[in-house]
Amino acid sequence: MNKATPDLQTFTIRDLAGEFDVTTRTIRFYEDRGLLTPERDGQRRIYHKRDRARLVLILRGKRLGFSLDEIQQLVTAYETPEDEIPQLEQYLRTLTEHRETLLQQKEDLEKTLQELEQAERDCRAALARKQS
Amino acid sequence: MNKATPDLQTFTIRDLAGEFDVTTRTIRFYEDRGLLTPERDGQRRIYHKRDRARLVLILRGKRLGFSLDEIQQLVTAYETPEDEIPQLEQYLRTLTEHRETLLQQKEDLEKTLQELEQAERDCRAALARKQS
DNA sequence: GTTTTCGTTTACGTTAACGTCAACTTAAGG
DNA sequence: CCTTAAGTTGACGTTAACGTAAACGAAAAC
Repeated sequence: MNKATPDLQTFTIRDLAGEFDVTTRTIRFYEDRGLLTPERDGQRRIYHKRDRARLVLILRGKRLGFSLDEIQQLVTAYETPEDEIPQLEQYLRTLTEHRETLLQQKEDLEKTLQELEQAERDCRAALARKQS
Repeated sequence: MNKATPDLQTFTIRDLAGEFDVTTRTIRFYEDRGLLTPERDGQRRIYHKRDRARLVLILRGKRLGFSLDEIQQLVTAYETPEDEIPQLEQYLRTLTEHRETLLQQKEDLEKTLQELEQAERDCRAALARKQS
């Protein structure tokens, strides 16, 4: 016999934790903060592909140094396409603001990368001299 | 009469705090953590251009989401060109590691920017429709 | 000269983002 | 059926990065 539900594409909390190398505590914490809202089977959490996709976005935001609050703003706005003009305008402002942060960050990133690469070259040169 | 010391290019803690929009507490905290080591005139701190330059690096690191410990590693290594082979090799490893983090970050950044811009377009389109 | 103002140290408070532990329920394996 | 493993909900602990407040010295302004 087959399983009762075919489970087209669902994940347990441990699946996601394993795949993305975070703890289950972390995933539950994100849920407390309203960043994830998995389905429930009784008490157990069931994650679908869209939950997984959200987690990807959250972790990407973290790697970029955003706080969970900021990630919250972006991710939820992403998925709830408000239909009223004032909300749309507010959303647009949020987006633009974040874009500017990211552009600043890109500048920082490129400067730092250049300096890092220069330092690497210097370091290799020093090593080469030393090892005569 | 001139000032006793011509003060070729020095700053008070408030100068720097003002220029970079951080609190004096923050600057002192960075000193506690060993990130800054300003000269002293009695008790007062005197910052020179190289201290300012370090602060610039620190703040850039922060905008990139690095912890003060990580910034510490990079910034100090930058300025203390160790001369022994093992240290040079260790330094090189640190540099390479950071470079990889930054490259990952650049990828994240570009993906996010693209998605943001797409969302902005969608949003503007929705607004245009609404305002018929 | 004295009253602000600026800077200092010391110390405790705070927030975000989890870690860790206990006590429990449910599911699964033997 | 019993044990073990996995998942759950609290609850308290922890660390980083400062904020905030008290108590003081020095110097600048009036």
